Amino acid sequence: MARRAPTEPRKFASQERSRATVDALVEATARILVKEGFDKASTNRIAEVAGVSVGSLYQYFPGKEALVAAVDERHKQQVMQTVRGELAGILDQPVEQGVRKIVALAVKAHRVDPKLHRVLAEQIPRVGKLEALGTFNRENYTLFRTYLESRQHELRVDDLDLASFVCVTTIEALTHNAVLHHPKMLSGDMMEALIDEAARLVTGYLKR
Amino acid sequence: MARRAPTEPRKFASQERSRATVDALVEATARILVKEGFDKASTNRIAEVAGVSVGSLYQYFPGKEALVAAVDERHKQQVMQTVRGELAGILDQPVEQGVRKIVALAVKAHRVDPKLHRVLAEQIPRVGKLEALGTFNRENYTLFRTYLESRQHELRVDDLDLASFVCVTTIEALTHNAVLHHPKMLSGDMMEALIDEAARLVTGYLKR
Amino acid sequence: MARRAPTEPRKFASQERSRATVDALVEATARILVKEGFDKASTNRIAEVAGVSVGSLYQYFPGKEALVAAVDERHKQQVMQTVRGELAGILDQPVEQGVRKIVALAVKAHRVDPKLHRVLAEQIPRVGKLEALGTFNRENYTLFRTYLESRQHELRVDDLDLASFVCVTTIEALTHNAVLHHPKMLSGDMMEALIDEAARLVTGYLKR
Amino acid sequence: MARRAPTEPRKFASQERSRATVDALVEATARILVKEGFDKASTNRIAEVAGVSVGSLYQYFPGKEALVAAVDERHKQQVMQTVRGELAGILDQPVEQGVRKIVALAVKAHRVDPKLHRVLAEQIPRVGKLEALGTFNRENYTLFRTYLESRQHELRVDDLDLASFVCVTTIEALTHNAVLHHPKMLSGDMMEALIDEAARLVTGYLKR
DNA sequence: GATGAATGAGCGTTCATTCAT
DNA sequence: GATGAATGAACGCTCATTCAT
Repeated sequence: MARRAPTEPRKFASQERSRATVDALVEATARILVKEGFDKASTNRIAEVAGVSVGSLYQYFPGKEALVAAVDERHKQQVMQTVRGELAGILDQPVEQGVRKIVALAVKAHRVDPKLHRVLAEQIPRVGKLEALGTFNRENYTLFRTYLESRQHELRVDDLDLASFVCVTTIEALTHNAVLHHPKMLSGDMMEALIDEAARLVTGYLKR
Repeated sequence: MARRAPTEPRKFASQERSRATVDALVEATARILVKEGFDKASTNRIAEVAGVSVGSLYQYFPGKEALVAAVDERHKQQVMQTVRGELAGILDQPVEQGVRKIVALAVKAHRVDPKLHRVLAEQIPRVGKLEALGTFNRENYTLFRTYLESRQHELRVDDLDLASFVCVTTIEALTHNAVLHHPKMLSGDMMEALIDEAARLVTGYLKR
Repeated sequence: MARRAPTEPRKFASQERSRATVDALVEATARILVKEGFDKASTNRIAEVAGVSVGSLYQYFPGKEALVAAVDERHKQQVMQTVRGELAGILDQPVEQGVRKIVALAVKAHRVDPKLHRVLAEQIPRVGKLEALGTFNRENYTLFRTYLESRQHELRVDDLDLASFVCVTTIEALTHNAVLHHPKMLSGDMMEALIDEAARLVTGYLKR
Repeated sequence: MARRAPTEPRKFASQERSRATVDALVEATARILVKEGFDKASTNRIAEVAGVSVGSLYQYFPGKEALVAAVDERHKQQVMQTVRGELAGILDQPVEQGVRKIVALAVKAHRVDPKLHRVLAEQIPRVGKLEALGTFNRENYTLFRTYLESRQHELRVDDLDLASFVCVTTIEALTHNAVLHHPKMLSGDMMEALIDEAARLVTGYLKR
């Protein structure tokens, strides 16, 4: 039943076009979010900035919320790309060094697109489809738990779920707060100091 | 209901009335925020629930943001009332016991009006006059720093600003996260476990 | 508790203002309906023609449908005003004359605002709140049934409900059709002829 | 599925395909009209349900109105097929029996696809190209007039145009109203009663 | 002071129609 | 012919704010 066409050119062209439109919309949303804030991110504005008609916006996204969710998702992916790569080399390091690197990595993660991260964290109302958006980052939690498992012999804690919750929450809060609300902490020696403190905090808690 | 003796100045009655109106408006805003969410908290609706005309609302508040800020302020006052009172008895306790009580107090603080706390934390866009709303709680920070000063002989840390930042951020994040996103943690033994962990985390970091 | 004010001027003025706005909106809707059709009767357009803001429109009407329903209601009232007055003098007339006058009255009723009547009949989708709009006219039915009751001794029919249904439907259809789709029938002798025919049709059916 | 002998012209296949597409579109329109109403019958939706692209829709129909008109036309054809067949056997019957059968036939006609009939009657705005859609059914009128001509010797009426108008309008209105708004009338004895009444009404009017 | 009717910019969304592929 | 992505005018509606009374 399949019609043979030369390397399916029609569909491909079409797919490319669609993809470009979707990307432009997500990108436009992110830009408006960063430059003008959530309030200004109206569907018409987003479409305009994306160089696309509102109609097309609704062809690909059921509404404004879906666009913001897509931006959040894209941002998370970008961050996780950084994290996952570097984390590989940390997995077999002892807690002392490993935790420090994880903290440093968390700082790095918060610097991927700090302005966007901030808007996402502070301006998006957790309502409707966006309700679950900012909730506890499950992947971070899982990754960290995996690390703890491989280092269990070094640890004084037995409830790894609880320990992961404590550590991930702590590291996330410290780096988030430092990057977003105390940027001066992140320059020069201060950054090293903060990382040291956070690492010591967590290491002391974990190590036997 | 008899007319008051002319001794009682009109101005007072008027002041009382103003105060009542303001209170009714703040209370109405808080109720709507909790029951229906930020989206539904329109000025007209707030005035209606407060039993007051929109016009009067604008007599006492420059706009919607001011009302939400007032709700936030009132909530913070209520929390700090709890905190300040209990904190007095903690100030002269050694770190080991003191920190544990502070953590427990933080949990208690998050339970003053958790629904309102949640709406304030998750639905209010940090924009315009509300931008500073969710920022680092200065008073908590100051109080904690004072405690550290009085206990400095027990501590291994010298930079009390940095240590306060680390501790307050950590305690706040853990209790906030637990209350808002892991409510099961806050019931029965789990709560004790969490408090123990958090206290150990912080104590281990601080103590010599 | 009631504040005494000189003949309640505030409330009255306010009531008058509201009433004027409501009237202007209904009138504007009717005018647009007649001159441009249902499709053009958008809420913004209606408000504009009424010399009022859209906001005010929504202060008084929950939506477009309610406005059309109000126009329909107003039209029905105007028609029934004509009908009820003249019908009084017919009630005690024998079927022969009575029915003829009722038919003539039906023609008159269809001429109250034929253009509006037509739009209401032909362009308003019977959907949502407007679903019941054009349904069988209960008052006409009741009035006619009352007439039949008072003339029962002259009639060959016993089921007055059925007879009323038959007669009202017939008279309504004939006059409606004639006025709206065969206007030439309604000028000069033709009108008399039609009325004669309709009257004879119904009389023959009813009379013993 | 083997390729046809070249005898069969391509053009025919093409014509067949066109015809199938047109049918699918009209059928899809009818189905949506019945199941979801006129409001939901957007061109995109129609094309989707028909399994055809919007572009193809516009290849065969100049616009949405044309589709609805085609549905109406098809429905009318289906009804008239029923009517014409049965009417043949009535033509030479005396008024007494003939009219009764015509009324019964009108009821039957209204039951061909009552849901579609209803949507067509109540939801389609008589505007633009659809303006003439609900107008007086000329064919019914002609057919009935023909019948009257052949029975003229039995009749007391001379103006057969006028009489046809009166009768067709009456029968149409009664059956339409009964089917659409008083469905209980159309079940069991009630239906017979209604047909009797309508037949008597019209016969009494016509017969010498 | 208090009232609440009025405002109108601007929002999210739909859909008949077009046209490059 | 067929496709379906793209268009954009226009719709119904909301709500923070104003101001005549």
